[in-house]
Amino acid sequence: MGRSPCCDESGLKKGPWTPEEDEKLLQYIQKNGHGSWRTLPRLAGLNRCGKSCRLRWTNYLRPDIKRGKFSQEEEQTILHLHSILGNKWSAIATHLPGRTDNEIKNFWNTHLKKRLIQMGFDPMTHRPRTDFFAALPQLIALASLRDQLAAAAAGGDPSAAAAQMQGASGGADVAIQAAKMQYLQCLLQSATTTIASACCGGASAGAAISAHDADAALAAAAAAAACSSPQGTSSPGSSGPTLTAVGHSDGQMACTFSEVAPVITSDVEANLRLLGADGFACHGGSLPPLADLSDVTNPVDWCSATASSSCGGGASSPFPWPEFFPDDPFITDFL
DNA sequence: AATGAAGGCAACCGCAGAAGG
DNA sequence: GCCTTCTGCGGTTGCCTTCAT
Repeated sequence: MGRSPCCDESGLKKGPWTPEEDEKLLQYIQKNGHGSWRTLPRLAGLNRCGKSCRLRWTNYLRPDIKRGKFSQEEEQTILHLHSILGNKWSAIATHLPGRTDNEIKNFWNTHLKKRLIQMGFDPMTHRPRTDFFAALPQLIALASLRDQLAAAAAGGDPSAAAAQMQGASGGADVAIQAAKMQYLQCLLQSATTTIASACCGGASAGAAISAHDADAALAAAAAAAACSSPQGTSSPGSSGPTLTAVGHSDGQMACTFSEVAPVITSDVEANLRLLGADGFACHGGSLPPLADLSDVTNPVDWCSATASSSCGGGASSPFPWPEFFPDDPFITDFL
C-alpha cells in the first residue's frame, strides 16, 4: 500500500498552529479552494504537510464549524447514531451540521462513553454489561436493596418502610414496591439472556451504585420501568435519566439515555432511514417508540409488555445467578 | 499559594480504500 | 492487473486548563 511520506518529510512544522499560519491557510483556501492538499502548503506558503493543513481546515478553520457545548439534542443524536453506526464518526458527523468527526469523537470519549459505563452499559454495544465483574455493581445494588427490604420487613410493614426509604407519600408505596419488583425482574432477566437481548438492568444498577443509597435504587427501579414501559412520559418529579429504546440490526433493542426528554427530530429520523440502517428496517422503517415513566402508579407487567425486545422476556432460565444466591427467599419471592 | 490529578481538546499517526497512470 | 499517490478515517497522544487537596 503506497502511503505518502507526508509528515515524515523532515523540516515540516508540527504541533499547534499559530494565528499567522491559520490566516495563511484561511486566505489561501478562501481564494483558491483547497485543491490538492499535498501541494497546498507550498502554494500557501506554509511549512506544514498537506495532511496537517487538511486537518486544521476541517476541524477548526472551516467557516461552518459550530463551536461550544453540545446541546441535549445533539447529545441524544450522537447516542442514537452511535448505537447504530458504532465508531463511524464521520457518518455521525454528517447528521450534526457544524460538528466535526473529531469533535464528536472527543465528546464521546470524554463524556458519553464514561456516562454509559457509569450506568452499567457497554459503550460499544449500548447494552447492559453482563460479564461477572461488570455485573458486580448490579449485585451490590441488589444486595443493598435486599438488606433494606429485609430490614423494613423485620421492622413491620414493608411497604410503609419502602415509602419511607425514598421519602414518598404513602399513596405511592404500591407503585414503589412494584417498581422494585420490576427492577429486580428486569435485572435478573437481563443477566440471564444474552447481551443482545438485555436492556434495563445495567443502566438501573449503574444509577443505583453511583448514588449508593436507597433513593438511587428507587430511581433505578423507575429507570428500569421506563426502559421497558410501553408508553407514557416522565413521572412527575423524577430526576433520573430517561432511557430510550433503539433498534438494532439483529432485531434486538438497546438503550440510550438523556437527562431530559429524549429528542430525536423527524429530520434525524429521516436521515437514519436514508442511511439504510438495518436497525430501522427491522422496525418497519421507523424509530421505535420512546420509553417513558408515566405509569409508575399503574404497574403493569412492563417487562412482558416489551418482552421480545427490552428485557429479554421469554428467557429460558428464571434465575440468572444460581451459584450466587441459592435458595435465597428474597430472590425466589420475586421470581 | 503551590502542587498534583483529572479533564478536555487539538493534533498527530498509521491504516485503508479510491483514483489515476 | 499492478503500482503509486492521495484522501479520509479512527485511534491515540500530549499539551493546556481546571479542579481538588
